[in-house]
Amino acid sequence: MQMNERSVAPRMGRQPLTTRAALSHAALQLFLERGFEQTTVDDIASAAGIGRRTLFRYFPSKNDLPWGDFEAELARMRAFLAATDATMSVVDALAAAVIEFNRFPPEEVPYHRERMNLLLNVPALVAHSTLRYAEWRRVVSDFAAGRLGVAVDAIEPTVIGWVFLGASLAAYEQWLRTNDSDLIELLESALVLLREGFAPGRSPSVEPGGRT
Amino acid sequence: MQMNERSVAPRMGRQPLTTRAALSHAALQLFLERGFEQTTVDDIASAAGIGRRTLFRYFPSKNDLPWGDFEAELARMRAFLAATDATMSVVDALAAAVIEFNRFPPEEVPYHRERMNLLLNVPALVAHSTLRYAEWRRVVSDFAAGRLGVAVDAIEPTVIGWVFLGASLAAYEQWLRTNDSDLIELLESALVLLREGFAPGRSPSVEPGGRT
DNA sequence: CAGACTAGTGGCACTCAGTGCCGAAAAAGA
DNA sequence: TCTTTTTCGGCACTGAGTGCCACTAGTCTG
Repeated sequence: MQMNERSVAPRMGRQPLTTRAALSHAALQLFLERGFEQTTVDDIASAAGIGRRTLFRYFPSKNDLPWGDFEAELARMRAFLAATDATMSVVDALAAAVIEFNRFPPEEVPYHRERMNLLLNVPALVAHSTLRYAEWRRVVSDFAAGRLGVAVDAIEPTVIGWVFLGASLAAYEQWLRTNDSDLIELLESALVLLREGFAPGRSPSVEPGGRT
Repeated sequence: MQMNERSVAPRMGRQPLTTRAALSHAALQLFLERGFEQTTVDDIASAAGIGRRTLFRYFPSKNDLPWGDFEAELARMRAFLAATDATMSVVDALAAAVIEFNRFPPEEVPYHRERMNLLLNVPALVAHSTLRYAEWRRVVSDFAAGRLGVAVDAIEPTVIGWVFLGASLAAYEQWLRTNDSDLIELLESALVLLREGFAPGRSPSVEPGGRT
């Protein structure tokens, strides 16, 4: 077989000049320096040493650049969910997956933070993010539907998708607002609110006058 | 005082040629006929008999046209919430407000349905909607924070905002998928899932193998 | 090695959304 | 009539995104 020798250039045709990751990184750099709106696609392309036309072959829009390879992240999450114990409750499994999905090596945390700061604050990116979140919700509701034995478009999987997304984003917003908080802890407390906070009489935190 | 005589033209300067409502309606008409992407802003402007430049004074973007006067809707909801009995639980009050917010006179239902069909299916509109939803969530979390006596940016009001939005949109998605369903009923069942479905051991619907 | 084949590149021209500028139009008031 | 106020809309410009197409840099075959 000796494929190793060809691993550098295993296929025909011209080699790509760059990668999605490199472009995403270069773009993020510029967005942080000058701001998202102040950076044109031309700026990014020339910073990365490629043509503007080429950039649009790597990413369908300027808005997609900060997301990098989100599809791969989703695949990771899907795999994690598929591997959970089938006797685990759907909510437990999803809670574990959400935590896992958002765990990053410590050295990447500051980078991730700046990225999420852009995604959750720049209006154009906030808007565009919805499309990515829809794919994320799809992973969640596909899993829920499978485990519950109902159709994906039934109301339970749909609500579950929305509600887990909501809890995750609430935790992210909280994380970005504070300086030294731990994302995982915030996710856990948001998920606790989901599981216990909305049942009447279970938690005083959502009763009038209540406190945490 | 006799302001009545001037009610037709109570202020100085040239009279507006049209209204936000009329433009929103004209645009929606075209979007339904040819599709959102296939309709240019020029098309809408000339259909409404105004200049393109003028249209952008009524609406900040093409994406805003289908929303009409959403700010007024939000004000209605805020007023409803403010008028709720202070002894009512936050979740009860919000559930009632969500139902009220989405009640429409029967003759407007088909129109509302087509409008929501666009908003929830055209990618550009789906993305843009996020910004409107953020304002909606703000109304919810402002109310929750006030009643709970916590800061608006605490985690509980944030999660509550997200989760009620999620439940509402799940109901909408369900409504649009089926032909003869009742939006209010769907909202109610989504809210039931919120309140009872996520507490362990309370509902079999989110346990493995469970059904509805 | 020449030519065929394949895949990535990027220039050019175009469409369309959105904006700044500014003069014209339409109303009210003195 | 002249001034003030407000809306209108043309013009020109920026910037994202797309279709087209020739070019480049590789591999493969004879």
